[in-house]
Amino acid sequence: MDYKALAELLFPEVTETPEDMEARFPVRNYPENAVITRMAPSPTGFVHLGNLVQGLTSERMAHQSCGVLFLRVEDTDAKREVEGAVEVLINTLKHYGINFDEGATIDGDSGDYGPYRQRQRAAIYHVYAKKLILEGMAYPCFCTEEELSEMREKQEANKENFGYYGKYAVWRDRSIEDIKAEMEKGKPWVLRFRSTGSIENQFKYNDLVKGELTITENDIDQVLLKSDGIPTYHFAHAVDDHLMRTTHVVRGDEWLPSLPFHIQLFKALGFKLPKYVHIGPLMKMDGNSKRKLSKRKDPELALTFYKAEGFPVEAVYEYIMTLLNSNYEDWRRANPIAPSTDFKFSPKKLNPAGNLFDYLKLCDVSKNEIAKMDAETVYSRLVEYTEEFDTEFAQLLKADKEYAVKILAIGRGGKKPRKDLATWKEAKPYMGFFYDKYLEAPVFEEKFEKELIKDVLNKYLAAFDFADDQNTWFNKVKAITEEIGFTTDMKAYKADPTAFKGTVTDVSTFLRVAITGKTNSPDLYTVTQILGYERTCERVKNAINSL
RNA sequence: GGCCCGGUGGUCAAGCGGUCAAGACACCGCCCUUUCACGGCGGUAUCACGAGUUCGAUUCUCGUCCGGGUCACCA
Repeated sequence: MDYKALAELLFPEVTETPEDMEARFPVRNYPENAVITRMAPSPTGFVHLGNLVQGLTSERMAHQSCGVLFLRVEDTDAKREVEGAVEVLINTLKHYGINFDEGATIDGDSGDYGPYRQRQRAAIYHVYAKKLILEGMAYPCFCTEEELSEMREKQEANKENFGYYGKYAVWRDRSIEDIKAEMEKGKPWVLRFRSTGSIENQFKYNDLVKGELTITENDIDQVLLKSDGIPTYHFAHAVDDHLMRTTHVVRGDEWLPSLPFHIQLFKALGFKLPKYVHIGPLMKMDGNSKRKLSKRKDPELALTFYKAEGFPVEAVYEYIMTLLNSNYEDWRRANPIAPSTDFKFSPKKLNPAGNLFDYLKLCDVSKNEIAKMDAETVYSRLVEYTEEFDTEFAQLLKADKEYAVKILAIGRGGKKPRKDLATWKEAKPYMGFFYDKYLEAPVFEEKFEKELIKDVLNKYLAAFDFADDQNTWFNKVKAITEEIGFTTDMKAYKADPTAFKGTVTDVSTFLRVAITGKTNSPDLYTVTQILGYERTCERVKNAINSL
């Protein structure tokens, strides 16, 4: 076979050589241990937790080694591309604190190793395609989809391995005349790799997460270029990550089965193999068994879910870090206010089997994150959230900022801050009663006489003095308690509950229900101070009238 | 079906030849407490199974079972 003639037949327009590419994209001038890595998502419009896990891992590895993180858009599949997806992607990643040093941006590319959108790199891939043909390592294949699926059926029936290999690789050694003839008929073709591997051969490879892997050589003639001249993932990965001088590839472990091919390809192209970091899948409990988080079944896979629920980005970040490096949690406890970038991240700590996503744990992490914020911060974050998801509440919050901040300041700061909120969505049920619009009608326990409750509320109204401090206020509550024959001695009550009609807890609950419409709330005295004299009295009066 | 990866409490997990097998979330109990939230103390619960190597295996080897991934002109 005259490979030179074949190369010219297939790629007459390609005049550049791999050497030209090497010159155009020189080796980066970085120290040995600097990690040059990338995020390489496809613009499907759906950004999920897996993207974030991968992104965070890449980001930490790059930046903690003073290396480079760049964004490359893998848009080789035109069919799956969604309008505006690149913008969504970039904005979402930025929102979660993943900052790129170079690569695709909202308005074009930035950096010396672009273009960073694969479809714009077609000419570059063709240079290497031509090289492989010239060296007899690639050839055109004119098989149709039907022929390929027939092949597959036959293999299934014969219980053979699937794929285009050996005797099934029908275009592997066809004459240049046959190829010319098909081309003249205008038949579409793909470029295939001529594999010299054998499944009889195995070798060892070291993955940064999985450790030592046993690799079986690839014997399949994989597609390098699709019939539209755009590369498959595999070919683009090899060419791009070589030319962009990537040192580490972080990706999901669903790629592990194609690793043998990638190793083979890099070798064929004369490229140095990057180090691989294969991350296990995110799982969830489904009944009694684990399964991979699925785009179709699990809304919590989408990053938009966390935004809509109102999880602060810090919380999602912290939670993912604890999933990736479980010692992050201990570190965080020891360094509560240190920037997360101070943590020494290690890919070796990733669980090779993948993690189970634990929603409750996320909530716990999130409560701690929100508890760390000051009232002003909580206020502005809450406004930001409600402006998007609950405009009515947002209006109320904005109408009187001082009031809202006062509410949000309850129990905040100090050694033992309250942890009421895991998400911004929970803010309304928590503090809604401070707004007349969301105040619920009081419902009192049925075991107490209405007249008794009325009596308590009237007594409170008579005794209530806005100028009282907390102690005085509570002493008045206690006085009322004793007046109606209830006890303030909780120890005695505990020892023998039957000896008493009721306790100061019950009296407090009457007041609480009257004032907040709920049986639980932050400290009642504080609530009345924030509500003010008029509104407190009004609420108590209304409660009396409702009885 | 072939190939690959994995398996420590309900979950996240440390440990990787000798440990009373850390810690966190969840759960339960007690304390604190006007409710709630917080905080403090305590508790239930784990090395998938079977062989082998070894004085000794959660740690090493093999097999079984189970879970996951993958076999596209998708990434």
